[in-house]
Amino acid sequence: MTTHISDNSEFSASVLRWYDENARALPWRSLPGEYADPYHVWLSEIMLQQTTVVTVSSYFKKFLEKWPSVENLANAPLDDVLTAWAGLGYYARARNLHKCAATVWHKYGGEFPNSEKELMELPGIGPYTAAAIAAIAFAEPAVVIDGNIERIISRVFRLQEFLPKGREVLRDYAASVTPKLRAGDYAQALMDMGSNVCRPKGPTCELCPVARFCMAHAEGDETSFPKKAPKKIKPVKMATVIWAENAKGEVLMRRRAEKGLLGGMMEFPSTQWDDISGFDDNGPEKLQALLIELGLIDQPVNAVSLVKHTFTHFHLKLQPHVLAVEDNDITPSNHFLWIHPSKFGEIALPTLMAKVAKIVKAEQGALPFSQVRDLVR
DNA sequence: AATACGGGGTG
DNA sequence: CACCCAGTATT
Repeated sequence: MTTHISDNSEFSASVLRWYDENARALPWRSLPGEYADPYHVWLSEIMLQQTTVVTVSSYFKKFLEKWPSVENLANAPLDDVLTAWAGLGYYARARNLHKCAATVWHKYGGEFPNSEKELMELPGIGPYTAAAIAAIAFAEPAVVIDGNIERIISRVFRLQEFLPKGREVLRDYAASVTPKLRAGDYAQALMDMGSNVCRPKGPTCELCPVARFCMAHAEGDETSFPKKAPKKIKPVKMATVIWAENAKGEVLMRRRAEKGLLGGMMEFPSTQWDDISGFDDNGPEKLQALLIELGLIDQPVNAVSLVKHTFTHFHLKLQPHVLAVEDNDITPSNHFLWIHPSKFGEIALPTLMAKVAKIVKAEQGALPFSQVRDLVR
């Protein structure tokens, strides 16, 4: 590939010099020029998928403390992994993490494979993560492309193609400037540059080691790149959710289906999440149907404030109703459980449900209710 | 090729 | 409130 950069090694050399002086110390990162533990690299890369460094740090430390090796993680109960993952989002990652650990332990004797090809075959590892692990943990000259690198390369070459359609062209450009040596440091350097220098809005080009190679900078239209297809509008959904508390102060919860949204996580029972785009109503009769289904009829019910939450592809409004349960026929199982709020830190409680708990705590303080998980704020 | 899949930070 | 983030799996 011929580009406007006459000597491609000058580009990567500038990036690596910048990294040697500016590399951030991160819990999973080795010193520049050294290679980190593949288990640490893998764990951090899975957590970092679509997730910021700030958010990941504490989770990474917690996981490593709880499961110091891939063997420990492979032999942990899935529910423990989901519990530890609670709040991080994209829970399929946690399920695949567990599956991947088991594969590495049973098929590879606890040692991660070092080739992109073999890494790609593992659950939860796609093109980006395979390249990142190969480069960062195994010194392979892989072409690593994440959102940051996509943005930098788009700007440096003033890529006219819209993404993700133009990703093949982008890959060629990225490959043309990726070094054979220190590919791991190079990738991490670009990612640091992406978050600190070549930012989506307000890039600080005066701090950029490759500004002199950057065509968009020359034109002064950095923020016009990368060009992306417009997003679709998110529909609005609504449902009623119940906080049913018994005499012991325990609350009725159920486990969601293994697959799909919030798969395998715990929730407060709710009616269907109906699309209310275009109108603004939530059939009150559905609450009665839910209470009948659970055998909780004729109990006093109090509504608290509406909980709003936005997922990747829709907005959700949840209307909690609080009820005191004197007596019931619900048998605890893996599906239905009575859980005291003081135990919420020990279950797989997604943030949406933590928000529900927080509202109830704030507005129904008279109920015996100790504390909600830290992440609720 | 398009869609499903969380949650938090930012302007 | 829209956009972005160390993307992957499924359809």
